[in-house]
Amino acid sequence: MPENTSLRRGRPGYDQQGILDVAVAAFNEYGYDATSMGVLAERLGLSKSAIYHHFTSKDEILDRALDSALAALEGVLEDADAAGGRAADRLDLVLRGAVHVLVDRLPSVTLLLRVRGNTEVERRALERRRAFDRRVTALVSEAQAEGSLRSDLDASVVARLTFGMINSLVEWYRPGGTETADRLADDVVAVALDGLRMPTSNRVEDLLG
Amino acid sequence: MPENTSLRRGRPGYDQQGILDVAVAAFNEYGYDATSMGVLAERLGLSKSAIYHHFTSKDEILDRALDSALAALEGVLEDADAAGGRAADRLDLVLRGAVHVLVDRLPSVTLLLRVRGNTEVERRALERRRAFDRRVTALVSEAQAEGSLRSDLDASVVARLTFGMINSLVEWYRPGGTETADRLADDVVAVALDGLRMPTSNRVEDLLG
DNA sequence: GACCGCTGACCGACCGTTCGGGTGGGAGGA
DNA sequence: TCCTCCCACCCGAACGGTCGGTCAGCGGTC
Repeated sequence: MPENTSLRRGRPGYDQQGILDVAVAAFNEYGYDATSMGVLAERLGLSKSAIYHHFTSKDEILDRALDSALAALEGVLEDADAAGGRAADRLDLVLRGAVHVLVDRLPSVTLLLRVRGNTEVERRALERRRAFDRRVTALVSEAQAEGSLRSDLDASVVARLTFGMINSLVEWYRPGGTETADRLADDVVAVALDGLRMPTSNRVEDLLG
Repeated sequence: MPENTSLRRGRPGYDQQGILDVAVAAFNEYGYDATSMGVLAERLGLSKSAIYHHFTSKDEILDRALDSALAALEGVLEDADAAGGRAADRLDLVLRGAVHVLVDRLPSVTLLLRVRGNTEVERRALERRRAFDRRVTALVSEAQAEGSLRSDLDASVVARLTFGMINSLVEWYRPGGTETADRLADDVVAVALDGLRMPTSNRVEDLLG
């Protein structure tokens, strides 16, 4: 598997990444199961069997795509942990980082979020997702304990609702629109932390009264 | 189609609803495309061909299931509109109502949220979903205009993020757990309207300073 | 000339769907 | 009460088509 393109010998053609990009786009459009190797080959402009020169199976294509999304998400957690500081600040980094990963790697993350766990490859991906969720939940707990977040809500419910909001971006966000990733991350954090209610509305008055 | 069971003639067996429940559960487990009529028949304890006595096609099963979910969601909007009052109060009704529909009709709503629009049936369902989203967005706009919701966020982004949060419930909520529908609706509304930040935290102080 | 990229024919399995025929039980007349 | 008829219900076999995957060999490029 040539890492450096200048070392590639023989007839030039697709490499794994090129096929991967087209495959992931097709998987997202039709769904993984409904995408046949036939239409995939058609989109690539080559024969079905040519794909098997680059990947051993349809499953392996999915595996690579899911790994790219999961690695990026796990990297966000690593970065936040490395940054240190208050749990609330680290959580802020995770939320904004997750939005950026989602925007930057929209196709593979979209694919990841639709995995249901029918094959071994899918089950492994789901387990990595659950591990990610557990770490986020722990971060929320920590932030509640330090007094940064309200404690009347269960930490795992908070983590799930917040990431449910973030993950739902794949349903409608499309690159090239008016929304940039930074602006989107601001909006998500604004809703999650401060809510939608008018700041001068009854709730703040309640607190003062 | 016998409405009254006492009127049913002939050999007793499955009716459409019984098959529908099993089918929707299987669709959610494996995905619609990956669920073959064969395994569906196996789960029902029937032959494949017996299913075609109750439905004309696999597509029709999907159509019925999606309609049940969409009708329930549209009913929530109707009820809120009928209730009248401030837009913010009607929005509150819609959010809580949507959570209840999601919990009460978890299987069919789950199915609806995974539709991608590959067949004509799926495209029709998607269009009804978009119409629903447009009405929610309009409600958010109205609530912003009356001063109940902060206006620094785009109404359609607010509507999408909020329903992204609600819809994500299908990913983890399971009946019979510690969370009741009412409690869940309270949590969702709490996060969406008031946010996660500690009420006594810096933001309120910022407002006062 | 070595090797990489690719082709086209082909495989067995399984897909959704059809069809002709069997079967069992509620309803109505005797 | 019993018999009989009808029909909702269901089966097994088979259809054409498509699925993921294999293999032997051809051709371009370093």
